[in-house]
Amino acid sequence: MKYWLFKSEPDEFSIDDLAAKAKQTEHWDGVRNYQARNFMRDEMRVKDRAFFYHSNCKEPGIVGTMRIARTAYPDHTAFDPNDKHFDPKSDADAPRWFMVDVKFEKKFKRVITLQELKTSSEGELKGFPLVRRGNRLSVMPVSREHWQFILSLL
DNA sequence: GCCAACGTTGGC
DNA sequence: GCCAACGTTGGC
Repeated sequence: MKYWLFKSEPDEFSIDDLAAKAKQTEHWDGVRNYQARNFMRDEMRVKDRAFFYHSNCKEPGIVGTMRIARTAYPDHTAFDPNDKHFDPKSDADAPRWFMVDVKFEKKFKRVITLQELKTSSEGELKGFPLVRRGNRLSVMPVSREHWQFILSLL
């Protein structure tokens, strides 16, 4: 089993939004970065675990956990000219972008802030992309050791 | 294939 | 709202 982290701007889609969905499950659309896509398309498996990270907000940080509920399939929002994430180079015959389904698991009682995580960037979390300066990956792998260390902060 | 220009991300 | 860092685009 693998571990992941997904970023989302809470103004767009928060962990509470996910928890409020039918079956507490939603597709993770809008990823338009090749590295992130490859993780989703090639490596994610049902039941893999993932952190939900709130970005671009007052208190950026990890707010809870999810499970992968469905392996990758084409991101239909790329086909829709009216969608914010429309990509004319992607169509149903040759989809360029993919998404997985995620299922809400747990919301933490407190946010594990980016600031807090950064204090371990040269220690327990060395090599974790999230705490690397200038990191822009919206979907990234988390090692088993990093996953467990982060949970131990709660 | 290089690299400057541009657009986007995301912390602050 | 600013701006540094990064990915993508396109001219050459």
